[in-house]
Amino acid sequence: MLTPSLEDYLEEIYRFSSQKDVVRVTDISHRLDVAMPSVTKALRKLKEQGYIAYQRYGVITLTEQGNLAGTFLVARNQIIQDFLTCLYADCNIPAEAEAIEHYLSATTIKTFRDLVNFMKENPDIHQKLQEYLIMQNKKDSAYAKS
Amino acid sequence: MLTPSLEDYLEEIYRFSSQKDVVRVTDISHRLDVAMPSVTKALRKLKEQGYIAYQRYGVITLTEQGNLAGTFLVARNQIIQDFLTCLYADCNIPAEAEAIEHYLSATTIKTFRDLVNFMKENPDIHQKLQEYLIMQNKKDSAYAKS
DNA sequence: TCTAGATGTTAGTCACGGCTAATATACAAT
DNA sequence: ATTGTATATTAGCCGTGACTAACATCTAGA
Repeated sequence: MLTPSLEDYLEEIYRFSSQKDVVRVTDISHRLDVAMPSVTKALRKLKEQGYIAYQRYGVITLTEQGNLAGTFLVARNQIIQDFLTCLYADCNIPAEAEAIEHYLSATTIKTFRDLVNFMKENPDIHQKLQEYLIMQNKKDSAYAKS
Repeated sequence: MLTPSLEDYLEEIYRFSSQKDVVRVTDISHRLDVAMPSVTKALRKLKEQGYIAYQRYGVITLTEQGNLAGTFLVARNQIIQDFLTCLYADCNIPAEAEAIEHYLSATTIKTFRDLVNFMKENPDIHQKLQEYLIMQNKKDSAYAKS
């Protein structure tokens, strides 16, 4: 099983694979804000575990296993971002999603997805919730100032 | 600032402090399912950072800072548990809360709290959501079987 | 009060996941 | 073809946070 850190690497490799024809170590390094040697180390581990194929100075390719896992990781991330958006979470949503995605169980992710769908199917309720949350946020910031 | 691991230790120390007159290393070790030396190490760090007072083989006492932090940690954990309960998350709720509590931003926690309150104030909506989620869970398990 | 068993600590190891400095390779431009 | 620059890797370090084995201390029972 992948560690949280390796999930991050694989997720970004998957994203780059979908967008560009060549995935570069520097790209990943910039995206994840780590030094290049950290990327190289991660690549070695992902290769050992069968998620990618690559050789020294060579191109990075996802295996079938890597593609499957990447698809899952990106989908999971999207569900969390949708969920936070749906709740009008007043935070950096992509950053928050990245931070928590590794720690949520599959059933909780499913619950998040279902909540989002529920709100889509019931825009009146969603609207009411939005009003409630905004009102609470105002209260909170009023207390914070006092 | 405390690491996730140290937050776990402090949270449990705080819980034991509220319930028993003496907090034991073995208690913490059992509760967090770690070996005793791990506890000792954590205690040293918590002491260095001013959260607890203790000496070799002595009693563990929370400082004022430790008490404040403990109160916060337990409250945060409770909010997450309430949130998951409110969404009928089909998982081990205490375990799930422990897993994610360290990674959620303050604003997201606040959003969770507000959602729970919203559902309390709107039991009809909560009821409707429950029905929806249960229906989805049935669908999912049906697909899983096929 | 002596001692056995429970409790706690120290010492030393390991994997993870960062980092820097030094080195190797690739590639484009002359 | 050579070389300079960008890119990538290796080597080695560090802190965290687990572990086991060995040792220290405490405490209750005889």
